[in-house]
Amino acid sequence: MTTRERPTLEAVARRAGVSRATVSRVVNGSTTVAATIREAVNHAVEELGYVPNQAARSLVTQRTDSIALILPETANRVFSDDLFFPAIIRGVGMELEAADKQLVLMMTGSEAGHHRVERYAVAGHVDGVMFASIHGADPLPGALARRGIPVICSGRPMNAEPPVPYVDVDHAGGVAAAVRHLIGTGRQRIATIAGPQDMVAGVERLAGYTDTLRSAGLPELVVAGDFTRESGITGMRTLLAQDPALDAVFVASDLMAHGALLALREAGRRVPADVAVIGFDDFEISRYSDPPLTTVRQPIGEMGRTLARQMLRLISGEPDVPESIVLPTELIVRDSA
Amino acid sequence: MTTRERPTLEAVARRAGVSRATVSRVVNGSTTVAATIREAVNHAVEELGYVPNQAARSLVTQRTDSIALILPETANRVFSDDLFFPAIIRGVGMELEAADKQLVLMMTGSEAGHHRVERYAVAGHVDGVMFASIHGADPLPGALARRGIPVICSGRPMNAEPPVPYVDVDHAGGVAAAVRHLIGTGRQRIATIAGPQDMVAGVERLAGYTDTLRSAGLPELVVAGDFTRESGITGMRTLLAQDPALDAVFVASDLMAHGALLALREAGRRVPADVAVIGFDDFEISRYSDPPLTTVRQPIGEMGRTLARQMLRLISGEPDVPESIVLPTELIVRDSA
DNA sequence: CCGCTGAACTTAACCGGTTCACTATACCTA
DNA sequence: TAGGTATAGTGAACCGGTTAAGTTCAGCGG
Repeated sequence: MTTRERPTLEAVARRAGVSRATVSRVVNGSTTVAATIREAVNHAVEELGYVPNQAARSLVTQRTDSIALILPETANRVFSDDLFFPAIIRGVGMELEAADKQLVLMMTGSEAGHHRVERYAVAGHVDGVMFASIHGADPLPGALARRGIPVICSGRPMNAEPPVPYVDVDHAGGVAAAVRHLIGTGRQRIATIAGPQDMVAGVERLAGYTDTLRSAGLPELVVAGDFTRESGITGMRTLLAQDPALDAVFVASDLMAHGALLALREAGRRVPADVAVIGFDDFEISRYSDPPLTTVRQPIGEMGRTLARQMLRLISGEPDVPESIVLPTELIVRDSA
Repeated sequence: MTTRERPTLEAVARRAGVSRATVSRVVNGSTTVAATIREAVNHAVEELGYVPNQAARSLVTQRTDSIALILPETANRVFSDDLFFPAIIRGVGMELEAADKQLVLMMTGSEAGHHRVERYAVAGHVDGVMFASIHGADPLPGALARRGIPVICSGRPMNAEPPVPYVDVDHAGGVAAAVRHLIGTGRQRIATIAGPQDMVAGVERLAGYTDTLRSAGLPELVVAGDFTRESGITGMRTLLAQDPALDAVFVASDLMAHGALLALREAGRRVPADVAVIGFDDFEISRYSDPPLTTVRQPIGEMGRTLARQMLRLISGEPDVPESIVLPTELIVRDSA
């Protein structure tokens, strides 16, 4: 173990023949330092390979320049097959990197995960906490906000004690466009495979479906899924059993839609001739499914970026941070509908 | 902003009528504290909602209890479509969570990413650094190791100045099993779509293919890909152009294999009747491809867990940490070969 | 020529914990 | 009962930075 002694401010100061304070000011880019001295200090820093100790700095500045992103326990399941979280992470990561902040990823595992996250944040290890996809009425965002920690959610929290700012996409609008597209192409018996109803995304996509069909005076047929491919397969089978004559289905996630396509093929239905299918997400895989999937694109990466930008604003104490942002969705028409 | 004042050790000490030192010992679970006092202190901690300041603690303990996982710049591309990194992250996350360590995710973006990571680690923000998938002769692991920072790589680094410990899978062995399976089922003209040759995974999988074919006295046909689905499509087209009579192909990643299946269908070839296909990874999607993909399973999650476990050992200063671990791969036979 | 102003730097007080050296109290033995 | 020894708790130094307050000194107007 090459435990090289890390040089301290003190060492640099001695080397450069000045005081700690001066070195500190040079390192932090202060203006009130004579050019010659600044030169000497920088030289000493270079020679010794000095890097400021983050803990010491944080202790006095009360900032850590790192920000947490919380993935709910379901992320474990979802991670194995879903591209939502990776895309969020990527978007957040890019934005934070540009701002020279560090991303700290936390998963609220089964156990005392919630408590751990709270302790961690309260311990001042991060300057703020972002939530990627809230499950039901998670009390954590509210709890942290109450502690005075900047918090922002991706996906509207179902009910937060002190309302926390969030970034979300226009679920209902996207779904409405999708269902109207189905109606516009002559479909009459439009079913849906809904997402989990303890998540706002699940609730709102279902609401978009219900509202649009209702105002068109068409019958509704709903089965519940959990966003996984497997639940898409079983959901589609159930729907076909309940209404063998259905001619379209809106599926609340691309993964479930992929499952639905498999179930439809298994049942001998042609897509889109017999049954039209529209998904939601626009994952890469949907471009390559058979047939290529018509779907509602939600800008996940942009969501991540926005999430991070909002957080940066909150942290910098900007006054007029909008308390919520809703990004648009877009219907991507391919071959399945 | 509810910037609630966070209570300090001092506050708790006053409340409990003892000294800071005593509170510190109670909080850290020392044995030499009388039960009654411990009780009183815990009560005060509870009442005030005290959580130790991490920066202050780190400053003196020289530990942060968090560990970095570095995703190379390619992760950006890969993230959009690949499940390798998510699976690694998940495995690492679970193991670290169990050890009560925090996972800090860093992406070495295009720009000065490398330098940033180095600064970050040297600044003592993390106790160790794990690399998820090394690209070529990345100098960073070696540089950090030289600084005395615990480092471990997933995937054998191609050449690290001070050799750094790593965790990898038995690429060559898995590929050999796959190719032998093809040979054993009577295939004679076995091509391959290789991975990028600046990654050990790409190199070793190709070596496994070459060695096995050579010792069987069969002809080789190689085309290069970059692990993406798109490169699988174009790779397969190229192979078919070069040898229309080929009867099998080993594809160095599942995503590329998926692309290959699409290209084969496009060319009117039946799988496996005309051409047998074997992939590498065993992503979830391969169970649902058409036909379901025979592939070499690499235990990605286990790799992440092992990576984390090794790191924890390094950090704890355990003496006999094996400098490298190679996990087994396994041929999963489905319908495509 | 003197006092004033401001620039440039130093001194020293913190930030909030941990831990070593030390003291005080209780217990035990001779 | 005195002296020795655990045992429990206190005081203070220290970790490595930042920054407010203080010092020094050159320049300048009156």
